[in-house]
Amino acid sequence: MQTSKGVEWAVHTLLNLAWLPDDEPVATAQLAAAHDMSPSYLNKVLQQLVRADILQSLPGARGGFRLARPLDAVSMLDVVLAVEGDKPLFRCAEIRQCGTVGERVPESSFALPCAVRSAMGEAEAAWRKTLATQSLAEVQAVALANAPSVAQHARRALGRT
Amino acid sequence: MQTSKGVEWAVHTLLNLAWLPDDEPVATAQLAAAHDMSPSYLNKVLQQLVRADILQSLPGARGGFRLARPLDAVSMLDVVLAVEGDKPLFRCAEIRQCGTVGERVPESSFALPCAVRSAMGEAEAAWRKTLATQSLAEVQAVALANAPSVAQHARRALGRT
DNA sequence: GAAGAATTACTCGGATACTGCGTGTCCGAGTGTAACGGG
DNA sequence: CCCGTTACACTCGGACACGCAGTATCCGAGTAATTCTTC
Repeated sequence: MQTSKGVEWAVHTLLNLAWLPDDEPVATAQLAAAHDMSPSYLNKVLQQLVRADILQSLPGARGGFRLARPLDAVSMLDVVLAVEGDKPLFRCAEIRQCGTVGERVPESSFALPCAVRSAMGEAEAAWRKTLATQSLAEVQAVALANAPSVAQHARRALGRT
Repeated sequence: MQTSKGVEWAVHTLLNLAWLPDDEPVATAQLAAAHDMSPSYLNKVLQQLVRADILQSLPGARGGFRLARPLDAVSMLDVVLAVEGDKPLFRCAEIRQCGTVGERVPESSFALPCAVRSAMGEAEAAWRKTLATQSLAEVQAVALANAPSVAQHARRALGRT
């Protein structure tokens, strides 16, 4: 059970866009070249960010993608959910109700939620809460503190000297 | 990104074994029939629990599986890691270092950990901590409180009236 | 009747296919740009 | 010189293949119980 590559690609691409001084759109090819990713597949990921109103797409010549809102208005959870979908980490198939054919199990036994599901859900809630608390702007600030030259490199990689 | 079916199967099977009054081993076929799961595939899952010292396997006639230790000594995290493996939720391919060919990026820029990875890791730590805190015995207690007849049903499903 | 050995039946364990999703690629629709011609 | 028109080049967007991990299955090695034979 692991996140898809798209999550990592999405976050880094959003950060790259944030380093730029202006709001000019950047084409997929440029964004992909910055980290040696597949342009076609990156495009698919970016489209999911557009549907989540995190990115904005500009068609036509000199088009591309740009941030739809500032990074302090985007949480890590937003990105993960946009790329991975909103499915829960733990999938409960309610197997506790299976295999009871002809057992005369009263309906009331399943009125309350599955204890396993509850326990897993609690952990997932903690995960989501931590992700929701951290905005991309904070991540950006940490990255800048760790390597002050990252902004310059991003601008160069995107052709904005 | 979701857990495999094996996690749900494993937890419910462990609970079923815990409802039994004695420590007699139970065959895979019986355990699988309790929740309409594939016996062959369940066997694979149970083997992973054996390697994690959660279950104990008894070969030969009248053999099967039984708990290797009481459920209060098994955390939810133990089960998840045993079935899913210890890989991190967020996979960081260090793409921040890619695409910098001929860019003369100093090594020091990558000395500190990736900010994205740190943020994701923090959320994952919260998830793991919550899972590690909850023992299977607690989950069992909740299940019993929700549906007091669950123990009886489990014993019947496993052929132990 | 008791002990021991051969047989049998049942179990786990790993090696072997199948399926669905993540991954990767391609081409068409649409749009902004730029060139071009006319007034 | 300015404006409208036309053609073009570039972009996103979705439809189309590929590969791998999760899923499912089967068969063989090994062991405990059972049965039969012998003392």
